[in-house]
Amino acid sequence: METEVGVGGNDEAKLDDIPAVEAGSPPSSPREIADPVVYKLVRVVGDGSMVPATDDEVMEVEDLLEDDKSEIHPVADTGQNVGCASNDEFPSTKTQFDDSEGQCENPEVDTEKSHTQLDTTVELEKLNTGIEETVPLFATNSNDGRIDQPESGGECSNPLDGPIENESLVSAVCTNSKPDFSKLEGEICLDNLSVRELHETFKATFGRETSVKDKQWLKRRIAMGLTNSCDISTTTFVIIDNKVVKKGKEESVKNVEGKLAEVSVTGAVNENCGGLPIGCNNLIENPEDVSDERLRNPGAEYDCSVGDLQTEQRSAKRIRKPTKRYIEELSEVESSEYSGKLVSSVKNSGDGQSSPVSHVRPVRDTWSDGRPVVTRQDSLGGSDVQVPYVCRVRRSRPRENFLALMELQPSSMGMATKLAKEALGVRDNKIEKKVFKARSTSGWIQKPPVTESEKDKQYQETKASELEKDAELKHMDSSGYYSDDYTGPVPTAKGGMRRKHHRPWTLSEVVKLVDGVARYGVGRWSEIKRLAFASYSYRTSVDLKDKWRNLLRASFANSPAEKGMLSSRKHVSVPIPAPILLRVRELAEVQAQVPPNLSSSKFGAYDDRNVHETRSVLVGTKGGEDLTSEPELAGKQRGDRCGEREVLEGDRVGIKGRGSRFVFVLGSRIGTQNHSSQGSSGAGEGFEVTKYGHGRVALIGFPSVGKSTLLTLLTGTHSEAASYEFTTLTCIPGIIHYNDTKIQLLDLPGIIEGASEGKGRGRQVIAVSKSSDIVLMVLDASKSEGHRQILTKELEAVGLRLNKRPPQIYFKKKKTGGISFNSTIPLTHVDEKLCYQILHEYKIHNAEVLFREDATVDDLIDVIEGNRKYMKCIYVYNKIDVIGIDDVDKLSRQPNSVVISCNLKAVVLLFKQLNLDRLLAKMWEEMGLVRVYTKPQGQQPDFTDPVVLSADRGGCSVEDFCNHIHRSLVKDVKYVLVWGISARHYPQHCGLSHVLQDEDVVQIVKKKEREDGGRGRFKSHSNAPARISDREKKAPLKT
DNA sequence: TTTAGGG
DNA sequence: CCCTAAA
Repeated sequence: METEVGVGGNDEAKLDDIPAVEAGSPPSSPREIADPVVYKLVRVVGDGSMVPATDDEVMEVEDLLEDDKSEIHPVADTGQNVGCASNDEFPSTKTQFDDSEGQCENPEVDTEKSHTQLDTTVELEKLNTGIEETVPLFATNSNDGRIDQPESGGECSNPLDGPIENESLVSAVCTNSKPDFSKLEGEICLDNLSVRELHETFKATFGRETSVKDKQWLKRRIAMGLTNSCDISTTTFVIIDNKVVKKGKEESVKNVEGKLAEVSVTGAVNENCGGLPIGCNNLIENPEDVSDERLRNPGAEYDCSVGDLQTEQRSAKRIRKPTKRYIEELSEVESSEYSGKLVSSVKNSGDGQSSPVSHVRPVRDTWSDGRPVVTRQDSLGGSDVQVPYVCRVRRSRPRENFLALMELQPSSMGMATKLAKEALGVRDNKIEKKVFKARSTSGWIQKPPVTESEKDKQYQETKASELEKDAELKHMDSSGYYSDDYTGPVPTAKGGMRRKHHRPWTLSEVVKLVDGVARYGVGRWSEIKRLAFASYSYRTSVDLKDKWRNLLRASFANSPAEKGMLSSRKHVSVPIPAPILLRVRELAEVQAQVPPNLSSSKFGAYDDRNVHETRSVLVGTKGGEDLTSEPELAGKQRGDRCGEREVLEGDRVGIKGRGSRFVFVLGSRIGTQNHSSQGSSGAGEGFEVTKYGHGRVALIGFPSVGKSTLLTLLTGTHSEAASYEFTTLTCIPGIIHYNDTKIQLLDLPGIIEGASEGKGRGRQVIAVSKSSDIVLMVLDASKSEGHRQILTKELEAVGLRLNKRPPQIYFKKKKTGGISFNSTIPLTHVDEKLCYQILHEYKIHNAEVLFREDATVDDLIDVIEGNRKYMKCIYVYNKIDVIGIDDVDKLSRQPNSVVISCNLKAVVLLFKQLNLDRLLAKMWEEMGLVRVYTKPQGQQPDFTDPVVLSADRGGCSVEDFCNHIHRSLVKDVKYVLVWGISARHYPQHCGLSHVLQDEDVVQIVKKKEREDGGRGRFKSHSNAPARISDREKKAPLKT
């Protein structure tokens, strides 16, 4: 025992490094088994320091703890077991175990106890943190079953150790108390409490309010809390003279604790005499009590199988996840007690044959573990029965073990068998060996099969109502767990039986969900669950799906409401912030998702053919518009998209940028082509962002490669989306001020493979890209080159040609004359025959084709289709900070490539380090903008506001320049004076056809004002050079 | 096993 | 939330 203390001390020392979490411990009587120690949940921050956990976190942790109970427990058990068997393998665990033993042996020694308790507390804290940290790990393990856990348990340094140790300690504590508890039997009666009382109790137990009205839930929570309090005293409970007393607390608390005591007692009973349980059963009259007991007992049972002390320790410990068996058993018990009728569980009873195990039942009840027990009214067999629902977090797990056990029939020693099964269930995948061992240890006897699965099944429904409580009690045990195995057969009844405990979605969860959807796509729930909800063990992929569905509904419900369309939708219990709903909606649009109900019901009145959803105000007329436009567009669309796609259209709202709004045309999900894009854009122009500035640059790339970050860095634009870190769903424009020009940078949604077929918002994205001057393809440097190729492919699929020049092929359709095929150079890729075939496919029978270069078939097709857009593209490799310098160098040497890093937040201010300046320079270079400064007569040139021309858009001639200023100007121009690169001498008299170059200064001389022109020339002659020099001094970069 | 839908 | 059919 001394040693134990020492161990505890060590642990404490460890903990000391970390800010203490303990708040303090309420006074306890000397004999108290578990000193109430108030602990606080903390979160371990990166640096190892701890910060108080938020409420949400607490909830989360609690959940985790629950899971721990179920999941970790087994581990701990294993560890202990192993330790017992093979000893030294798990030092820490073993030590703990010893401790517990010691305590058990010397319960009377107060001093030692206190030490132990203290240690326990400390460890508990540790445990909590550990749990948090190891959540992902656990989740992973849980998926696979518990096979891995033993291993983890073996590692001393492993975070799991903490939990294990804690458990052990707790167990030890509980063990000590065990003797005392035995006396408390029968005092528990949480059930009798009213909801209000339960609330109070809850508050007292957890220190916070709860809005849950469900009695069962409350009871369960409280019971659990108390159970934990035993271990992790959350509350101020004190065990005095064998009784658990909550200071100043109501009876209920006592009762609850009493239950706990009972539980432990039960465990003890089990250990001592398998047959005795009956007495226990009698004692436990309240179903809930039973359930509570169950919660604890699982562990106890398991322990029993392994070792007596361990068993009892366990019992106090924490709740385990219920296995199906437990659940059913539990349900049986409760149902029987409540209504005297059994629902699904009854099936078991069906086998009268199994009878031998009448005693077992109490045990089972006890075992039912801490799973949420909620009852609901079920009407089975025409009779209303309250059926307890139990959270079935891992109901499917136990199976194998079960089967193994199944073979062994419950005997008079039903308890033992049961225990064994439980153990199996708990351990799940653990080695059967252990189980058997345990069984042998406890002296369990295998008995011939009492129940036949099939029989049971049949029985279930029919007999459920018939069976009496007593019968249940008798048979329950044996049949009870069998029923689990037979889940299939008992579908309905079962379905009713289990229910996940109510866990309201928190905002953060919703955000995570939406984020996950944005990232991984709708429908990939398992992926989302795995990647984004790893820490939320209680949310299944189905849950995510359901929630998403609800979100969808909510989001679509609200908008219309705004419009005043359809008014009332149910009030959402937890209002979801508008931005999130907006996100949801956008995502839905992107994914072409339509809440089913909406399409049919909500908008049904609207029209049969189309469902329209609009966020914008325009909609009013929409109905009509759609009608008209539909036919034409439908044809168009049909080709590109299949069925259920919607087309977004912009109703250009804002003049500047981001005001894009969408008109969402939803197709009814199957069948008729119901999509139309409204007049605006043909197939695909989706994001209506007003052109602004002198050039337009589109950022494209896969999701989450840093496009938005880049936009932010370059433009200082912050999208509201940033607050949620959602993937960009719409086009977010930003303006770069560079070299006196404004360049519009468009942050587009990430496009994915298949974008060209309309996946995601691929089409819209690509359409916008087409309207840009150049494309910045943002790539993740740490990813394979494949991304670039995929993107390129996607763009090519829609007629975008990056960094290519149009093929030198002359192609002209003619009315007559057949096809003339000529080439100026030998062709290696195409021959005349092939050319004919191709043309034939396009139904072109009269044309002239002249190859000026050795073009490929693709080039020819490009020319024939004639709708190709040739764009410049800069490949921006982001996140270069995560790859080696060699790779960076390699990337940067590729043509049209720039490497940057948006992740180096520290260097945000240092543009150069991020290489953004190079990126901008490259952009500038590629865009080929021509700045032309104007110079009023007799004045200095205006170097602040250039006229920006672009060779790609409108050309760079003087005429274009004039048109930029004003259309009517061109007529009045007599000539212009030009200073700058394009001028051979200063100033140079130029006509309208003169091609200007960057940074030219132009003075326009109008026809009417010749004299002025002369003067101007004179003056400018003198002044211009100086100006030019000035201008050259200007800082090229403005951001 | 996972997902989509219905209840 | 639960359950089942379908993939």
